[in-house]
Amino acid sequence: MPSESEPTAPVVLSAAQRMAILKALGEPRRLEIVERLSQADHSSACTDLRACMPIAPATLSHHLKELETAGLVHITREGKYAHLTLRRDIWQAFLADLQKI
Amino acid sequence: MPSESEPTAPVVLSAAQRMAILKALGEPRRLEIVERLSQADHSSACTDLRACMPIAPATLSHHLKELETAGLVHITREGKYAHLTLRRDIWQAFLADLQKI
DNA sequence: TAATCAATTCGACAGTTATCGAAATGTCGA
DNA sequence: TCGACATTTCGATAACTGTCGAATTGATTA
Repeated sequence: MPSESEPTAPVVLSAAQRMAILKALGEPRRLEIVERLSQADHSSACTDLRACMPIAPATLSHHLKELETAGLVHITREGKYAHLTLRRDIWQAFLADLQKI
Repeated sequence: MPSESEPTAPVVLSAAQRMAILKALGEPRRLEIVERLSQADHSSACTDLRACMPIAPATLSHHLKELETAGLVHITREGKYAHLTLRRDIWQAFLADLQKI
């Protein structure tokens, strides 16, 4: 039974998911979002991101959905805010996947 | 003076080139081209690629130009054929760049 | 309750891009 | 020289996508 207490579980990506991640990263603002989430040690909200980058709420929401669908970003809705975190296990699996090429 | 006798020269990618590579890889056929070139130990021709994947010559030429522009693929024209090789130094620099995120 | 705020959804638009047929270019062999 | 071949270029089209205003939803606060 998988548990979130294992920080680096052996995640395996499908070819489709790898492609979805590559597509997601191939857009400047989405890459910037991933970079910012990676550098943050706590979860961020949409407002935090919008304070750093000029982007309309609708556009940010669109990009976050893409990143969530690709599996790179985890979104927890709580009250008014969305808690955004980078799924580091997926990110590491993605990097490991690229190395094998 | 840089020389090709150094297999792992310290290549540094600009943010623009990193994005160009990500965009280039975010297309299934281009990723497959990169994978095939990576696995090949000698240079490949367009015909070799077309023997493995169903793609019109014009489409292949288009994708190769994208990969060349991104800096990932080196193309040498010689007679009838194009010699295609993966630029492994750029590829490694790209991977190293992603790790830093 | 009313106003404010965070975030999402909807709809539309503009720009980009993947695709390929047809034609062109250049090369090699018969 | 002539025909076959590898590759590129051109032009057109369909599909995709990034963008954002406006409206909506849901939650907090005054």
